[in-house]
Formats: sequence, structure tokens, C-alpha cells
Amino acid sequence: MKKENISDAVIRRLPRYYRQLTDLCASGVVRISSHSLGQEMNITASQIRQDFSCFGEFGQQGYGYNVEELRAEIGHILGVDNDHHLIMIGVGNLGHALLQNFKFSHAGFTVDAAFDISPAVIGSVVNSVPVYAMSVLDSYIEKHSVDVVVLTIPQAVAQDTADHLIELGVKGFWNFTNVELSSTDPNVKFENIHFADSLLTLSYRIANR
Amino acid sequence: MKKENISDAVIRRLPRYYRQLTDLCASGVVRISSHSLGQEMNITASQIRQDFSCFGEFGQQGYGYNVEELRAEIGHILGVDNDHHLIMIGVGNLGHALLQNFKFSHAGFTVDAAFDISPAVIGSVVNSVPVYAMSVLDSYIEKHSVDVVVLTIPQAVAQDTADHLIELGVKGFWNFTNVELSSTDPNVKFENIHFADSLLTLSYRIANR
DNA sequence: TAGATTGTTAATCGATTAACAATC
DNA sequence: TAGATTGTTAATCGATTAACAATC
Repeated sequence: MKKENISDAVIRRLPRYYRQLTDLCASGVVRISSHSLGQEMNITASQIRQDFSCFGEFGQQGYGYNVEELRAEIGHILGVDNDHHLIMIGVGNLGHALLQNFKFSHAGFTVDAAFDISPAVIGSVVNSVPVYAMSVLDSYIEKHSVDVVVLTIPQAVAQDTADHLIELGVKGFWNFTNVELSSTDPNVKFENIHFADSLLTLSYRIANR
Repeated sequence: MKKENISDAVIRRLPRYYRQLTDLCASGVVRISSHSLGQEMNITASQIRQDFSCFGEFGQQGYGYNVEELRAEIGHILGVDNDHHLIMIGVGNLGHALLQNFKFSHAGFTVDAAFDISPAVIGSVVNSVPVYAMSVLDSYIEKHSVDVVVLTIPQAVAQDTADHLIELGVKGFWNFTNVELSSTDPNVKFENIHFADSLLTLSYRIANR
């Protein structure tokens, strides 16, 4: 175990392992070797063992890995059992869709509240999440613990809103705006969903195959 | 210029360059050097020049790059001037949100139609995109050219739907389901938006800072 | 012209793969 | 026990960075 300097590439594979192992659990598979897991995921057995060894020793020689156990370990590494608290800013079409459909709890998150400027949604409750006015955001954050803010707001106000929230002490952002957010504080983490970048990548691939 | 074997990492940086250059254009910046572009994007000047040199020679010694020209070149490489045609399958909350808000045209895509099984949306028109019944999907694809299918459907039917569409000749998928789609045909391209993977990555980062 | 900056080649760094002793 | 498979060290591969001649 050498918990130092886990590379971005490794971290991004963890959710994939977790997903695959969840599927295997659901199919009732009890044990799996790095070799067969690799075949299913199109990853070499070597890489899988390397990846896991960053965090501990989860297998057994001659046997492989217990699926349920390994799933729990990786889930733990990812923090699904941490009960993080989250609020959403911007309850437009996309925010609404996420509140309705996305299983935040599967990733260990509780959605406590949502905020918007539109009187049309303020006061409503979406999938049991109350929608408040932006004017009460500051006092909300002062009173509650907020680990992550979901930004589903227009591009134009993205960086300003993020800056304001960082000042209030927010350290995690799930950013759906097509803007590269940044902070001078390296402890503030941004995870971006850049729809446009993704579609452009696909555009390149279908044009250059 | 050596258009062979462009790595995934390079391709994924192209949309970011395009985005930054679009912003610079909008700000009226005329020229930029690899050094200043790198500072703005947190990328080394070397890497920027390496990346661009995969596709051609877009700069001028002693001057740098003309912003508008470079933006056009990268847009061209990404295929934004290709007029690709796209249909959406699944007009639930998320599909609806994309149709309403996402600027498909900025990436060079025209959304021709959407399909769903729910009578509640069949026959409706969302942001001037007509929603048809799934039962007419096959005949639609036979009659029209479809470059990309957006999959905003439930997980459970994702791989089956994709398989069926691949048989019908579809070669590009923008996949929003939390499923790893695959095809034996290497010419079929998948680009995934895995919300859950993204949030889990953020969960890891805030838990391990 | 002199200064700036490119495109490209060479050097470095990091990530992936292969190999293998340890051991269940 | 013999076969299988791990965790880890070493070898390879590829991507990033540095350096520099070419030249605007």
C-alpha cells in the first residue's frame, strides 16, 4: 500500500470498477480474477492489480477477489459511505432533470436544498427537495454543512457564483456549465460535465474514422 | 504534419482549445502566443505547439497565432462545419432539457427528430424538434441519414437499443445512460456522459484532499 | 535588424505492461 | 500437493517537457 500520488487516470477508473462490480454482484457472481475482470472491462489484468494495490491488498493468491468485498472496498475508497451533503443552484430544465432522475444517494450524497432566482420554482418541492430563493443562499450555507454545490446555472453567472460560494467556504463543485472554473485554493475541487466538449469529441471521431 | 495516431489525450484537449479561442475571439483578442494561451489554460506552451503540430502549421514565427484563424482551424478539425444529423431517443426529463437548452448547432449538429414510447410526449414538438413514436424509428432511419443517436433512455434498455440501432447502420452514439456500451465494429463510436462516474470522482477528491 | 515565437527533435517523465516470486 | 492468482518489481511504452535551429 502506497497511498501517495494516486494519478488521475487511476481515480477515473475507480468508478468504472465500482460499476462493473455492482453489476457482477447483481448477477450473483461471487469471485473474480483480475484476468476475467480485465476481459470484461477491456483492461489488462496487470493494470487492475496495479490500480488496486494503490489502496491495499484486496485479493487472495490462487483465488482472486471476492466480488462483494471488493465492491465494498472500492465504494469505501470513493467515499460512497461518507454521507456527503449537497445543494443545487439553478433549477431549470437540467437541474430539474437531475433532481428527478439522478440517484445521488448511490454516490453517498444527500440533496438538502435547491436554489433559483425564478419565482416560478421558488417554494416548490422537486422530488422532495425544497427550492429556495437565491437571496437566502448565504444564510443557508452559514447554517448548514455543504460539501458540494451542483452548478446548473447559465454560463454567464457561473464563475461569479462559484467565486462567491468559495468565499463562503464551499470546497466542491459539480459543474454543468460549459465554463472552466478555477480557484487559487487547491483544496477547492471542480468536477466538470462539459456536454459541448463531449459532443465535439464525438464529432471528431465520426469525422476521422 | 503527421495526421497518424492522434492520442486520446490530444483529442480531448481540442474542445478546450476551441472553447478558449472562442472566448478570446469574443473578447476581441487578435493574436496569441502558445505561451500566453498556455498560461490561460494551465497547459505548457510546448504541449500546445505539439498538439497543434499534429494537424498542421497554424502559427507564424515571431508572431504567434491569429486567434480567429486558429479557432476556425480547430473547429474544422473537430468537424463543426460538417452539418452532422442527429436524433434523440428518450424524451424524459434529461432529453427534454437537452432539446431545450443545449446548442447542438454550435457543434455542427442538426437535431432532426426525437423518439419516445410515452403517448404523453409522442406528437409533441420540443424546441421545434418533433417527437415520434418508437414504432416508426426503423423506417425513419431507413429514409434519413443519421450520424449520431443521443441515448437518453433508461439503463435497462440501453444496450439492446444500441444493438438494434447498430444493426440499422448507426455509427455514432452520445450515451447518457450509466452503461458501458460496446460494439464489435470499431467504426461505431460511443461517447459517454457518465454522471455517476463523475460525481464519484468528485466524492473521492473531496474525501482525500 | 533584433526580438519573439514557431515547429520539431531530443530528453525526461510517468503510466502501462510483463514477469515472477510468494502463497493460498 | 499442484494449479491458480495475487502483489510487486522491472521493462517497456507513450506522452509531456525542454531545447533549439529556422524564420517571421
